[in-house]
Amino acid sequence: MRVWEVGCGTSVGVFQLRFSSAGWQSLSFPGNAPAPLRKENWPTDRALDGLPEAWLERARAAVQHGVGGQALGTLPPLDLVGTPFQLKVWKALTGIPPGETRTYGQVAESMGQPGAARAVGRACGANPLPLIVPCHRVLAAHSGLGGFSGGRAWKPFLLAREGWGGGCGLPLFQQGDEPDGV
DNA sequence: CCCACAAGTCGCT
DNA sequence: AGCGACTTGTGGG
Repeated sequence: MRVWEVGCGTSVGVFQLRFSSAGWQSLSFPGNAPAPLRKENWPTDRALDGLPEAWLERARAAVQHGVGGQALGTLPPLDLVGTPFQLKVWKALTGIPPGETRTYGQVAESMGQPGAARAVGRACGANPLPLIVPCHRVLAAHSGLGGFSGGRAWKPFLLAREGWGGGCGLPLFQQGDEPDGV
């Protein structure tokens, strides 16, 4: 099974995308602090022969739209690898609309497994497609927002861009603010 | 199989 | 806000 690694430049830095011949496998964030966009952030298509062009186009558009808080649009096929429980959690997360949030406990309960909140959090941490599988919309019930695989600062940043009201009384990022890594 | 985690949650102080 | 007990899935011995 072939694998392609591709960069994706956005207004807040370069994301790394990984595809297998079965679909989109993973997305990694630029780092804890978004970097300014540069022209050379866009990779050349030199080593991408064999990768369906539509997948790359759609995936890059989804990342750029997601960073801006816009709808992701049509996604390429996903090739998620994980335990049955993880796949179940990730699927449940895709049902959370933009701008809305759930707690880890609510997600667990919606899967018919109340009490598995901590296990849900662990599955979120293993999420290979943050932003696409919206783990940033899952918060901790009693102790504010939990963590985020690409850096905690991204979580309120992404939620703010989705127009999140911030129901928990947490500090909110304004348009133009960018997380600078905690 | 047992044990120690982890992006949780509840109850108490 | 902090602390401890209990929770569940996962990975390592």
